[in-house]
Amino acid sequence: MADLADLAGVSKITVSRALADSPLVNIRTRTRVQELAREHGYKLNVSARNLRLRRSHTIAVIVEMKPSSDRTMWDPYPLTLLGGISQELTSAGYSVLLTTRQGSSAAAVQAADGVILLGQGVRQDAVRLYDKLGLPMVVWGAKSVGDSHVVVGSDNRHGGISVAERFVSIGRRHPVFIGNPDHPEIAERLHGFVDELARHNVKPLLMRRDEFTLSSGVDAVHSLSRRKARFDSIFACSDLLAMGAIRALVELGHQVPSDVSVVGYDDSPLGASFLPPLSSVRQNWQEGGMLLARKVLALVEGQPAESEMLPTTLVVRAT
Amino acid sequence: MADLADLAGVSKITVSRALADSPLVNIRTRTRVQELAREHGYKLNVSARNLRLRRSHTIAVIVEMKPSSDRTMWDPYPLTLLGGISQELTSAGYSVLLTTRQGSSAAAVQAADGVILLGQGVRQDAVRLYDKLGLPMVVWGAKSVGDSHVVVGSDNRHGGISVAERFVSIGRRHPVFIGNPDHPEIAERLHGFVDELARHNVKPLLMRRDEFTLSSGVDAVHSLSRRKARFDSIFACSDLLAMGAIRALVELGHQVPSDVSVVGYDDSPLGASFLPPLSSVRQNWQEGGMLLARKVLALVEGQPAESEMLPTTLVVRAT
DNA sequence: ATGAAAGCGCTAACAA
DNA sequence: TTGTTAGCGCTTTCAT
Repeated sequence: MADLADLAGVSKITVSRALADSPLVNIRTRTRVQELAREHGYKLNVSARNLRLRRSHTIAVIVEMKPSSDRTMWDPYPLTLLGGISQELTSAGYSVLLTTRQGSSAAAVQAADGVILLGQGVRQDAVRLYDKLGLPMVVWGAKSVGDSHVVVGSDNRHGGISVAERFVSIGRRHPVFIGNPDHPEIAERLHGFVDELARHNVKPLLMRRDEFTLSSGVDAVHSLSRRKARFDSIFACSDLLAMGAIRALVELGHQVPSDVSVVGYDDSPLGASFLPPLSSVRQNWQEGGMLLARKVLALVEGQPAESEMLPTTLVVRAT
Repeated sequence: MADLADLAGVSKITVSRALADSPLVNIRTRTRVQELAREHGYKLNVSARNLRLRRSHTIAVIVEMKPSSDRTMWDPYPLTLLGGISQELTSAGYSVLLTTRQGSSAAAVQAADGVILLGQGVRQDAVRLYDKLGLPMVVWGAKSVGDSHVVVGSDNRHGGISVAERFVSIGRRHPVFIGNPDHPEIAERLHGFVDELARHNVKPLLMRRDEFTLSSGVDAVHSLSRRKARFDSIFACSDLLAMGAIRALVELGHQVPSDVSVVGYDDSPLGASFLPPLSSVRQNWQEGGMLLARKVLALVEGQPAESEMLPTTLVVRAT
């Protein structure tokens, strides 16, 4: 910058101001300096600026990457979240520092202006851990009572309700829920489902399955059949589970959807091109990511931010 | 740090050294300072350190995120790459700055010590663009002749060869290749496939399909059938394509694998739990990510680094 | 409209 | 083994 100042015959500070497009600087000097900078390939030293401004213009995104075969954030659809976050932060002039939970103790995370915590697992411990950083933080997941953090998530409860409504409206009386309610988000879906059904005096069967895989869905249905359970509809907590369930149903000679209706979750492209095309609850991950980003930025700038749930929609296809 | 120095009754530099665990500092002073730092919640100012050291300890990972429905890096499997990169960089004390191609002009990217370019598309333009940053750079993809960059990728050519070998060994004489050879990586697979088949006087049919989707696979087979092409084996460039092809084959009354053998690519969990379980070429993304990371770090430290191709394995299942 | 001085928090080089 | 000095490259405050 000093060199540039010499070249332009002005002082360092004028260069600084010119590059920041400050109206304090005469328009002609400004453009001249900017051109000079371009010509000479001048690169602003970000560290120096950050030191001076005491701001890193960086948001740390912490991904809970469990080693288990549980649904992790490296799964396909949640990653659209990252896309949304990245898009929004970038266009606001912030960068995304990506970390896993393991590496998050690194110095660079403390340097961030804010934190976005992405994790669907048992959340409270992670939240407490990062709270200690004392940075503005926004969490993706389900809002639990007495939790003072800003949480963004999709309206899982409403997702469950909408499936219950659908089942009731097509005359189903013996629904099954497949999933792992240890995840707060899944628990919400279950609660919505159960509560809405209860209003119609229907009580669903809970098939607890920890993994979100195809074979887990197959297994759940086999298990239902083995114990001769009576059921006419299945709400599975992921499209993969739902597809597994359908496969098992077909193997066992059931018709989908005439004998048994099946609804999945996530509305993945895969489910949509499944045979038969899967009915599923859609959540808008991209939008969720953008919202997360906007909320941290608000907090970073000292503005208030509220928790917010994104709407979910039941997409009815052939199952 | 100055405060800490006062507290400990030493100078700033001693604190600096103590926190860096320098053997120059007496072990007792060292531990005392470290404890004081912990107690008082001292946080190193990363920007200041970066400014002083002229190093950001950050590697920018640039993801080519095309708006098209082409295979993008936000697809499930390539993301395991990110996992590998992140793991390796983190444990080396580096952070990952995640950017998409759009946002990559941001100041923060220039501040990185090195760049990892992740993109499967038409690569040369992207490479040229980031070359201008003058930073150590490593590219994921296929090595093309006359390209002086460090490229890490999986041995796509060998992947193609191994499928050809398999087809020949089980007596197939009329193979089909489904995929988009505009991607350098796919082109490599095709070349390996064609060359190896040629050694056995077999010439495959190329079914060019731009999208890597299930329906694209369905469509390719329908098209083959419509034009009454003769074929007894299919090498599809992704598991999704392969699954679509199988679905279409079954619909058309063909038996898999007795009438037609099908091999996919990526060995995705989904393919493995497909019915019938899909044969597929496995590439080790995780390992690839780690390798990419190690190569940039080498370059950053001024050591030489060579391009490297990771081995691929044909996993034979039921198709 | 421009500039001079000061300092953000850290560490490398050179003393002591 | 510890400390002093200097300076990384930038921007804010206060002149001019």
